[in-house]
Amino acid sequence: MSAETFLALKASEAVQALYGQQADASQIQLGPTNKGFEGDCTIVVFPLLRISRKGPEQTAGEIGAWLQQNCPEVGSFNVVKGFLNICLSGAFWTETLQQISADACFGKLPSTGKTIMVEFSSPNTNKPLHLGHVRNNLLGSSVSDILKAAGNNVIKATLVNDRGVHICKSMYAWQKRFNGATPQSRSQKGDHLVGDCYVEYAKMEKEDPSVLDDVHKMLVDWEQGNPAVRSLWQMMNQWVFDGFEQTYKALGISFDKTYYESQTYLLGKELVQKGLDMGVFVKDPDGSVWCDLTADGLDRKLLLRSDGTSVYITQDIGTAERRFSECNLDSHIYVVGNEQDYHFQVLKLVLKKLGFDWADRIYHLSYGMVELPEGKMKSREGTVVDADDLIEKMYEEAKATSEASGKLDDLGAGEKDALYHSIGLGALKYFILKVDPKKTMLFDPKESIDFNGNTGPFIQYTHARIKSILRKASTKAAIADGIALQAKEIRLVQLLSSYPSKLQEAADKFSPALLANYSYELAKEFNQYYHDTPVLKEQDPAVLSMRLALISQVARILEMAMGLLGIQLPDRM
RNA sequence: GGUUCCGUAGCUCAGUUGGAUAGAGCAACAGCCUUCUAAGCUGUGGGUCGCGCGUUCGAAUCGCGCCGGAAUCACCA
Repeated sequence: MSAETFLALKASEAVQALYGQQADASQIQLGPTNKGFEGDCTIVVFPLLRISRKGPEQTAGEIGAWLQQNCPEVGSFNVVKGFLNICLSGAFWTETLQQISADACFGKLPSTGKTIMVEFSSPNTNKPLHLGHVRNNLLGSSVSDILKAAGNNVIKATLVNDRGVHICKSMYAWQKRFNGATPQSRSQKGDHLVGDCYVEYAKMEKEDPSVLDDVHKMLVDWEQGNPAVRSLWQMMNQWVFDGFEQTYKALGISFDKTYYESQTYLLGKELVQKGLDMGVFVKDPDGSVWCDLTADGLDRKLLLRSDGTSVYITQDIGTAERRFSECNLDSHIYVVGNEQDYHFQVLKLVLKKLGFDWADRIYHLSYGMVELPEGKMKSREGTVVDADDLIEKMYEEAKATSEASGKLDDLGAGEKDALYHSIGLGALKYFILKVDPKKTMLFDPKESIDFNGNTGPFIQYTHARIKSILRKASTKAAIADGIALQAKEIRLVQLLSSYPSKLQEAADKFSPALLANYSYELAKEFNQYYHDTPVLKEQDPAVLSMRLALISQVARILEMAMGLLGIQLPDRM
């Protein structure tokens, strides 16, 4: 149990005993004590004044005295205005560390029994992945892992946008201008080749806008199953899939289920018909079907075109229904950029109008765009940061830094390679995930690649330092009863004990950033401790054992928290 | 124009359901490696928390109004 939880309970008892009235949880405000004040935890007593009917100092003093008298865990206390600062006893912290150490499941929350689908990535197959997709992938993957650690059954899903006019554009350009080029013939990743086709098409259309008519004809041919168009489509899509596969592998991303839009784009039509029958949708004279959302403060939304074909949202209605019924979902999270906020608002309302009780259990994890110093990334203007290039660049940077340090010269080539990869990727993943998902973030290619300060490699390095000590130690880690902890050690234990509640919060808010910042705080705290407390030099064997146990727990929690961000912590670097 | 989101140090970002003196990193400057890994540690400077009003014991946090920025409002996806 964390110190906060423990004291909240005890404070509640104190209020009951002293003032004869129950204080509910919201009235017990607890937090770590601010810098400059003595104490491990602080209880803010202002909300309790209504119950005590006394001044803040007096109330705080009374509660403090009661706690000290009735709880052996409370060592001492002091009162500053309405703030009751409490120092817990040494034994409390020793026991807390013992419990964490002994609990093999520490950091994993009990099962909720719920099944959650997380859809993310969902790329178009006409161009390679860029930095924006990287944020999406990392968020989706990390949120999935966090929800899993928080006791949920998680299904990672992606919906590949493999059909439509965009891929036809790439196909058209390939036919006209690429002379049968293949990824093999050009020694190029397939997604990059298809991306080049797409760029080439943009030029063609600029030269002669009438090519768009040919592209539309191609799309119609595709829909009608024209064998030549279909086989070209299949070939080029496969190139892209192979390319994506490599990028996903490099990023450490995988999916439990892959849906293809070419197989789902007809879904949802029956549901639209059902809505018409129910009278919640309307059909216009030209045959198009609409949902009127003006009463909800939105516009009218088209659900079926006048020619009876479906639009983007039609299939989302269909796939959502299918997923909830087939996978027995408790909730469904869509990791999609905030440019689609409106779309998901509409989707939810439409599903509600259709009477689905699970409509309230779909959640749009709306994340902000990644911008460059010159503004938004635009494929047409060539201002995108390519995912593969970026991963490569991070690797090179990690290699250069590692080689300059010369600490790893005894490692084999394969080991070094894997290490550079995990450091480079650690830097990239941390850089992206440490930012609150919903905020727009800036990526400056010149300055964002940094391995010092609040970065992934900083935390990886901290972990490597701990492992190095543990390798050299000849004593066994153990925590003797009654052994005293220093102030900095107490602070570390306090941070460790708060990990489960951090994880819970990250799961509730779908925010890997909370775990990133937690990890940084813990690593920073450890580095300060490391700097002025030599572990291996300790003469007292009991203290030495305790310190080894403490730092191995720090390493363990860092590894867990960073693992949920998809970041590996090497033993050496 | 309507709706939604955002505005914290020169830059990138934290800041708990409202709490004490608003914090980190980068960049700048000054220190610390015969001592467990210097990808580290310590120190200095840097702020009208966009502006104003309100709510209250107390506001970066909540409400209203402005200013500035972004997204969106397609028979595109």
